[in-house]
Amino acid sequence: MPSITVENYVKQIYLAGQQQQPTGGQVSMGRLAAAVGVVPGTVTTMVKALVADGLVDYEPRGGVTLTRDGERLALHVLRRHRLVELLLVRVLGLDWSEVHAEAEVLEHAVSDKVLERIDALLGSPTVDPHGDPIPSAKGKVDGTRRHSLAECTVGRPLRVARVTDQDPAFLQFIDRCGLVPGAAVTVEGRDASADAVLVRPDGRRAVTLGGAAAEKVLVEG
Amino acid sequence: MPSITVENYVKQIYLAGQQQQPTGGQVSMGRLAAAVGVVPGTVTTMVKALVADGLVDYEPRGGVTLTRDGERLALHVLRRHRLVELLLVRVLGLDWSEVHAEAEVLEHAVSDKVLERIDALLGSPTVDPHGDPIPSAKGKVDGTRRHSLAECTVGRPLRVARVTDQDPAFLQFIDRCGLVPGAAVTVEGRDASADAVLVRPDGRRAVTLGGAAAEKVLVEG
DNA sequence: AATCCAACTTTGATGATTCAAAGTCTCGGC
DNA sequence: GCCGAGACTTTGAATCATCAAAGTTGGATT
Repeated sequence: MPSITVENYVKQIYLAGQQQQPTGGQVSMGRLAAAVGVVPGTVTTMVKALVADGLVDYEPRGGVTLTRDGERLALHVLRRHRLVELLLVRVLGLDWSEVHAEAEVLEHAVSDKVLERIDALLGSPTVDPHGDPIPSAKGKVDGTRRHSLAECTVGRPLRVARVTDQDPAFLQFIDRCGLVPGAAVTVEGRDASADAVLVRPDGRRAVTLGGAAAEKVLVEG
Repeated sequence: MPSITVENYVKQIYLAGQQQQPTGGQVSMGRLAAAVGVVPGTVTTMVKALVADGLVDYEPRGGVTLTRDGERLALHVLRRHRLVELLLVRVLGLDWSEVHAEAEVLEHAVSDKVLERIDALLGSPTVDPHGDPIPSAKGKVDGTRRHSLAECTVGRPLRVARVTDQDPAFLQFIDRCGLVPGAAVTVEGRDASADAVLVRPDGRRAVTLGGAAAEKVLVEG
């Protein structure tokens, strides 16, 4: 069985590879070190172990990419993480802003049997409380690319699909604004010079978001 | 924070101390090694670390006893273990015979916040699916000593209170007999020479249990 | 082409946990 | 009082994951 450490490295490689589409999925050692929270030297060491386990391909001074096995493991960890988050919100009543940290630990402690019970109890959901897609048991993920509030059409009724930041303070702010996944919104205006976006959640006070915040709120519709 | 290893040692010291009332709660190194599943030498090493952490008192070639802090930690781990077991049975629908192994891992991954949500969801239960008492958040446990089927009164209507073995095969057997916690039973007879106890679960076929099995089923009433 | 810098790798060391095997103690029997 | 057996401790070594700090490298800058 992969250790908790290995699961975390593989998960972070996957997530980092998702964010930066530019490079061919190759994740730099520095980026990975930051994501995992260790010094770069540690990553060099660990990556060699991951190569030996057949989970990643590694090009010295280039970066790492997941092998098929590595990606399968990453998606399995992510499935556990996201189903656990949803369980914590829907069944145990935790706030969506706090479940990420809890799931970060629980994702390494949930067996396949328990995982599939959670999935069944929740009705095989496709997204977690943040709108992040839940990989299927077979390792398929919804790879839909969505526009953020920073780049979507102005004036058209949209729906918040996903919030791509796990910081509890940010999520609570999003909550207060009424920009949670599922909420109807319209972008009323955008000011490039001011790096600002004026957003109106349906039936709520309009909010001005800076570009960085707007980019974290993905919409559909 | 105590490591998973430390939590396990402390838990096992507590459990071993419960079983053998004889010694003044002092658990031998060999017993602890067997309980934790390591060689004796490892226990000697680890116990020294536990002493340094103020969790146990250790008398070389005598044994270990938990300090107040050690007992508090042990009860906290046990609370997590038992509440998780009950959650797995009542909410996720797992079989009581399989939840022990799952809880063995999850008990180290559940935060206090999640734990108290589980407790609330289940209505602050006092026993887990095996009838083992759940320590309170403040570290109090029901210390009631119960008689087993091997020693209780013959011919009197009783109720199964607890099954003190976590082996799935044994628990499934108990299940098939109808001797699960809560079930009404009567001991119809006992044959000391044959080391056998004849037990009749209410409205079921009578079963003959050997002494070792009978000792694992505790009753009340 | 010479140099510099940031990113990366290497090296040496540490802490936690474990085992195997060798050494030591203690208690019961003689 | 001596001796052996079993229980316990010690010793030496291994594994995993990590860090600090020193050494490389490759491409960008001049």
